[in-house]
Amino acid sequence: MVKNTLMEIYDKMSAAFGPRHWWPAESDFEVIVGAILTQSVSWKNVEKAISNLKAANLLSVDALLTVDKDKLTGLIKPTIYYNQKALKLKNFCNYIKHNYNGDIYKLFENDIWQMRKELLSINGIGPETADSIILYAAKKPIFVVDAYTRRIFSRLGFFPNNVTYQVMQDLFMKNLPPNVELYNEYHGLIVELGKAYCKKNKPLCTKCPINTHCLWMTNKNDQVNVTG
DNA sequence: GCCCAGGGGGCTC
DNA sequence: GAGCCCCATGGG
Repeated sequence: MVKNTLMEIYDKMSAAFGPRHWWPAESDFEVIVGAILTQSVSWKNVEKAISNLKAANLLSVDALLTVDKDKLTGLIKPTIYYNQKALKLKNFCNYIKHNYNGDIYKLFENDIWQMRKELLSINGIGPETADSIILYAAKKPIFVVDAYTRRIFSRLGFFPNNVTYQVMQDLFMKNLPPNVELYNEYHGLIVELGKAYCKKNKPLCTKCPINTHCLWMTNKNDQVNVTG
């Protein structure tokens, strides 16, 4: 039964890593900025950028809207793609300014799927970023899927490696209760497990706390080979 | 020098 | 809707 298996995996990861208590940020707005900056970048790089923005007192909708674009790109340089991301930050702030008078909490008053629809309409915000904002900033129960989720759970045999985002998200949301704390921890634990034991192009490690659930993986393309 | 890290947009067919 | 390229730093 998928439901039980998902909870067993959760319990094992939780026992191995302890509570994650994501997202590491001082404010909900900082969560949003981090969600945009972390796209395809390790969190370490994002920390530097956030720290730069904080020092420049730019962690607000109005500040990000008025700051010179070149200055902004300079501050977020550690996060790669800084030109694109500077625009993305401004796009988001622009949307909030014009539709919610600059108040992100007015956006949060929408129901989950309406909020998701609006976020996805903003250039620079895709499924993972939107869902991270909804779960970790708005604190509403939506399951965040990422590259680690795909890699780990395809290796576990839940779905093929080329599965879509939506199919993955549906699996978790149909089999887990809509609980913000649970979704928060589950995604955080997946990332932790992924970083420690499920690297790209490398087989799952025997020390992995959920290896009893694993189908063994041997070749470079993350294809799953069943060995029992 | 090489690979990769908590994606998304835009284009092609 | 899948497949591909672009973006372009910093650490191991």
